[in-house]
Amino acid sequence: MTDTQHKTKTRILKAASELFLKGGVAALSVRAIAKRAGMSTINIYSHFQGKQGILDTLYIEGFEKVSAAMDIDMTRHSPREAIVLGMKHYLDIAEQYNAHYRLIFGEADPSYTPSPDARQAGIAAFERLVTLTSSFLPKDASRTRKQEFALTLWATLHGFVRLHGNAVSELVDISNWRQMTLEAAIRQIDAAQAEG
Amino acid sequence: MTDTQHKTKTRILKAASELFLKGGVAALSVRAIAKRAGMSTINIYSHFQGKQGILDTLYIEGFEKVSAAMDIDMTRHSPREAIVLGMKHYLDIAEQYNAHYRLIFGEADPSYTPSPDARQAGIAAFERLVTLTSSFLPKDASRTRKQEFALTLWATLHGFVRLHGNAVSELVDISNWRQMTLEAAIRQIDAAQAEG
DNA sequence: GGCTGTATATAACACTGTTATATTTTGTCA
DNA sequence: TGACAAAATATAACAGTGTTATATACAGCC
Repeated sequence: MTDTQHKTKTRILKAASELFLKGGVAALSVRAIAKRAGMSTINIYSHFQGKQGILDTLYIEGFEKVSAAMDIDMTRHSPREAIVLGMKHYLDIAEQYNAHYRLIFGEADPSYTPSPDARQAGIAAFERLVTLTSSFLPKDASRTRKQEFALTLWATLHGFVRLHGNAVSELVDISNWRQMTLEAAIRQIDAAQAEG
Repeated sequence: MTDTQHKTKTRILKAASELFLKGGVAALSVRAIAKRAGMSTINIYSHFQGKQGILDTLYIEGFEKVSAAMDIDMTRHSPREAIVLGMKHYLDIAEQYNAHYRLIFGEADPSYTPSPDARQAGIAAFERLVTLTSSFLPKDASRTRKQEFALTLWATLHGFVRLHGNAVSELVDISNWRQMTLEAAIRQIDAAQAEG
């Protein structure tokens, strides 16, 4: 890729990100992106693979942020502390990058399907979570057990994050959603500990 | 509403439901609905409020199915058994009416926002869940406590349902997703019981 | 039978994603 | 340095979308 090609890609991605962070997927038309990037729509197709390529790039970005949330210094924290810290980072990401978060959980164009590369990013984020959480389990825990544990924590966190975006959260006088989320996840950790 | 008006509404809704159950929101264009109903698109606007009205109707249907899942005969089951049965029904609904389920959790047109009536249906479903689950708590449990408990169970179930639709579920060799989901929710019930 | 109101059909609008065609720019070679 | 080819980019057009303006058909009432 030449330097000018790289420059054009960067301009397009910058324009797409700005529109996306401000207005979510609804703000992401190829005409709006091209206009903001100061070029014509054909560039979205020659530098990315059209709308699909833009969404894939943002989807991967979303999962990269989720993966980064799991990067905890294990030398400075106990396994349990590391997991709790990772979960706090996850909730931070879900809030600060809500547009990305909604995209990775399917709240985008109904015709969008993540590409193999994009799906791989999701798998990598999950593997990262398995690594973080399995340090808490017994050394001889099976691969399946580790994956189930990681899944349980992720499901718990995501469930609360998503319901927070629902009408239900207005009805419920819960002023500390974040604490409730972490407590529910910690109950799963405690249950795993009690189990051996 | 006259009888012929009612007939036209029914034809439109039947056509929309058939397309929706088969192809989800992506299959729901006003032209496709009108064609399948054997009429022109203007009827979508005069009998419903256009695309918004169609999505609102299906959204409400989705939450009505979720509410129906919580209808458990409390005279034939202990509180705990009733909750577990309600959760099983919920997972059934999520699977059998996946298109409705995705719609109520935002996986639709990015420009769609549920109307006040539609949001009310979500609130009613949640109230139904609070009623079901609060029978398990101590009689003097606060309103907030009851809502938190109901939310915890719902978040746990939804988290697993949503992650099952992700690439992660292909990576993870989990042949019994449903059991894992129920066990995670039961841990939350057990923790509530242990707490008093 | 005529008139009014309602229901429905048709045509048109503006926006969308995408591509065919045209134009401009860049790089290479003699 | 000019010519040529390739690449990059711009423009125009296509088909589909949601929505509405206008036209037509139908129903009800006097």
